[in-house]
Amino acid sequence: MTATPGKVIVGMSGGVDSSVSALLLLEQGYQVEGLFMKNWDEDDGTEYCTAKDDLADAEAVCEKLGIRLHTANFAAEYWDNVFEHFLAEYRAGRTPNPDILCNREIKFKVFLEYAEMLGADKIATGHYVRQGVRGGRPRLLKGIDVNKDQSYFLHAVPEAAIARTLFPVGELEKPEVRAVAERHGLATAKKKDSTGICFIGERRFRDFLQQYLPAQPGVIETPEGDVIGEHMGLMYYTLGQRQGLGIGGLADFPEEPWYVAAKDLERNVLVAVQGKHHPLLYSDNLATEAMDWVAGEPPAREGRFTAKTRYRQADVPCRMQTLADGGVEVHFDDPQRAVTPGQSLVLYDGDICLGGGVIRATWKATEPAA
RNA sequence: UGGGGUAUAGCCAAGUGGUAAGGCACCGGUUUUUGGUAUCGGCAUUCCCAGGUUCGAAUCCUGGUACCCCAG
Repeated sequence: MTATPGKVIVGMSGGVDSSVSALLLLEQGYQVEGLFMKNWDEDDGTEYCTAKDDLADAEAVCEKLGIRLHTANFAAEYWDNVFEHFLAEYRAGRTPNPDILCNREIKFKVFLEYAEMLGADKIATGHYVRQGVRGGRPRLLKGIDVNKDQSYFLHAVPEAAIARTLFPVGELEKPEVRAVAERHGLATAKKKDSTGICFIGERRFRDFLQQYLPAQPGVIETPEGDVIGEHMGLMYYTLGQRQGLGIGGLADFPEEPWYVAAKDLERNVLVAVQGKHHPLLYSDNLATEAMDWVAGEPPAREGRFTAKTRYRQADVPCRMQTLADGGVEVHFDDPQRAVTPGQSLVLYDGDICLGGGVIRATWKATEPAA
């Protein structure tokens, strides 16, 4: 299998970002082809198939650009390597981030392999990240548009895969991307950004989960043990969550909204507290499972870095220390709200995304480690 | 069934003669390639029911009904 030099396969989602990526690569002289992936076959009927529209948009863009569009279905791989794990995490009472796995297992693995088969030596995506050289080696860098930076989602992708990927829009701000699309008359220029789990789309989340994880009703309590409501199953809620608790006004409590502070799996009790800034919603320490380091190994030094505990959160300063089991322990300078087991901690050194890991436990400095 | 009290939206709750506050919940939009957060908007032509007084009634009067408390 000899890769044709300069041939790149762009993952076309039917959105504006991948559309413009293809366009920019063409302008840069690459031999560009597109690939539209359909990785979710479950049709629950509730939501008409947006994948159909997305494919039509991808086709329209490719036609406009005069490039070939391949299609592929990796639904089996997605189910086995992403969705099963997603469900297992929920069963364990945690809140997973499926898109992080999806990137590692599907877009930067299965898709990359498929692109090789099509004779390409590189792939490209519409992610807002950059691939640049720092300290003599290729690095995953934040996108120029700090508001759209998606390195959080790509931290688990190995360096070798990053090095073989082009991220054209990572060098641009989102408004520029739309302007380019409009200037070239691409059908996706004004298309709304897609949301929801990648390849699955926007859902009424609890209803969606309920199709795979049966309800397990129990009570909602205050930290003092007062019963203030009922929940449908601990897996349907996440820390810091407000919506969906159904707790109305209570005679002996203030008028503030309630937020999920903890899950007591032993007793099947959801613990809620009142007020957005209740102390029980905050923690300043965490430990992760084994880390995915972009470079394949931990950074040369320990100590001060910045980190995110969720997508689109401003980086916060922290102190990091590696653990024997491959995880890390992180202490934040300031307490963080609703740091949630199952979500990922991602570490940064300036604009370099170092890697991250799934949050295993959180605690407060004043409390003993779990 | 003796005495006292309370009935306002799904919930908590203002309003005691001048045309139904507010909060929570819920629903919808925005933000967002996870979940969540945030933000904006919607949400009682009617105040337990039936009569009456009044230009005007959630507010006053009469009679019901329901619930709560004390007494038993």
